[in-house]
Amino acid sequence: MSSTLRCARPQKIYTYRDMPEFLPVDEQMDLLQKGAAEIIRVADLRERLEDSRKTGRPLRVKAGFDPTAPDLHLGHTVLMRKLRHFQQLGHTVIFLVGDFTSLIGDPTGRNVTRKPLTREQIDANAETYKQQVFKILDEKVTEVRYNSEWLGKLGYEGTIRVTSHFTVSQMLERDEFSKRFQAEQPISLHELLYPVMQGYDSVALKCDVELGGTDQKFNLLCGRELQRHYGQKPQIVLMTPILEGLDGVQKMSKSLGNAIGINESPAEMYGKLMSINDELMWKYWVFLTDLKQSEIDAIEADVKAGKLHPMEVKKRLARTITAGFQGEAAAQAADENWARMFQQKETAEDLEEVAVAYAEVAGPDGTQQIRLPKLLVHIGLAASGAEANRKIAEKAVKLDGELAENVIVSLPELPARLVVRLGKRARVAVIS
RNA sequence: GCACAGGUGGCCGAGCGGUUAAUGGCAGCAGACUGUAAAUCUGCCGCUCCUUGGAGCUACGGAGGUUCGAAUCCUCCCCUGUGCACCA
Repeated sequence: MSSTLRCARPQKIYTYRDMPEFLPVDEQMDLLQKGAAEIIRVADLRERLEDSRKTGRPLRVKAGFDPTAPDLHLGHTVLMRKLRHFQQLGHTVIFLVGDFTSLIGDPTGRNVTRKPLTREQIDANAETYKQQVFKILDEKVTEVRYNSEWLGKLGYEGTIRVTSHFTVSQMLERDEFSKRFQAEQPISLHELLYPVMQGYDSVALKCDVELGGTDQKFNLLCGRELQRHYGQKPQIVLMTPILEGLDGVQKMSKSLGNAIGINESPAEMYGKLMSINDELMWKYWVFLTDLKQSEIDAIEADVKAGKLHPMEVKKRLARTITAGFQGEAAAQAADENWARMFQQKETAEDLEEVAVAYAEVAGPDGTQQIRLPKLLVHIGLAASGAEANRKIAEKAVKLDGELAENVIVSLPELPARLVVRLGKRARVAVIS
C-alpha cells in the first residue's frame, strides 16, 4: 500500500470540471467536507445538494472579500480552494467584493481605524485581487459582484430596517466584541453594523451557501438569521480553518511576517515551505493540496513507521504547492536549488541578481573598495546600516562563500559579481 | 459636560527627576546543533556617520513650561475606558 503511495505523483485528484451533470451527492459531500472546519449544517447541505441534483439548479455559493489587502497568501487559498471545489462540481461561485465597507473604512481588528479607501484604490485593489484569485478559480464561470450595488441603495431608512432585526446583546455575543468589551477596549458603533451588512449581502444574492474562515462565524450566521426574516431559506455556512503561518502558532498573515505569498518566487515559496515544522506540514497537506484525506493519512503513517523520512515528505509538499502556482518546471528548479544551497551547502545557481551602482557603496579611499554594510542594505539583505554592521560582527555574512570579517571590502576589478549571503538568504550583487 | 483611570520602542508591560536607547516577556534576526526543520543553548535586537572603538541624531499621545537635567513635575490640548446624568 505504501509503495504505491510513494510513487504517486501529486496530481489533481478531482477533475469534475468537465462533467456535464452533477455528481452523486455522496461524492460531492466527500470533496466538500475535506478540510472544512465546520459546516452548519451538514444535513442541510446534503439536502440542498440533492435538490440541486434533482432540479439541475446549481447552488449559489458566496464568499466575500475586502479589497484592502491585495497580496494573497497561502492562508487565503484554503478558502479559494474550497470555492474551486464547488465550482468544479458545477455550482455557481460568487466572488463578492466588499467595496462598500472599504469605502467607509472597516476598523475591525485593531485599535487603529483603517483609512477609508477611495473608489480608485478599491477598483485597483479589486483588480489585483481578481488576478490572484483567478489563479485558483475559473474566471469564466465566476460571478463577480460588488456589494455597493445593494448596500449603496439602502440609505439610512433601509439600514435602520435591516438593523432592527438584531438586538444589541445579540451583537455583543460576538467573541471579538465581548472580549473587547470586557477588556474595556473601544468598540465603534459602526463596527456593530458590519455583520449586519454582510448578512444582507446573502439576502441580496439569495445565497445557498456562504464560505468564510472560522473567524467569520458570527458574520456568516447573521446571514442565516437575516435570510429567515426575508423569507429565504437560511444559507449553509461552510467554514475553513485559519491556517497557521510559518511559525506554526499564529495565523498566517502578512503583517505578522509569517506568510507565504502566492506571487512569491518559486525559490522563496519553496524555501519557506521547507522551514515549517513537521507538525504543521500535515495541515498544509490537508488544506493546501488536493490529495485525498486517506492518501495523506497513509503518508503520515509511513513517516510514523519510519518508512519515509519527514524531510522527503516535506520536499514533496513544497514541490507540489510551488508547482500549483508556478508550474512544474519552476518547482523542479526550486527543489534542486534548495538541495544545492542547503543540503550540500553550496551556493545556489539562479540567485536573484541585484544591480548596484559603485557610487552607492563606494569605500573611503578610492577606486575598488566598497562599504559592505551599504551593500547589504542596497541588495535588500539588511534593513539598515546599523543592522548590517551587527550582522557582520556576528559573523553572519559571507562573500563568495568566505566569511566577511571587515566592513571595507576590496574588489579585484570593477564590474564585479559578488555572491552575498546573510544567514539563509543570498543574493548576487552586480557592482558597476 | 463632570469625576476617576489610562496613552511607553512591532506587541504586551515596568519605570514616576539624573549610572535611561529606557527592566522584563513575546515576536524577529544571526551563530551552534540539525533535516535551511522543530526543540534547546548563545549573541543581537532605534537610526546615521567614521570605524573593530567611538561620534552624533531621534524616541515614552501632542504642544508649551519648570529644572543644570524630564518618559518621570506643571499647564493646555488630543485620544481611550469606566462611572455620573431625572428630582438640580
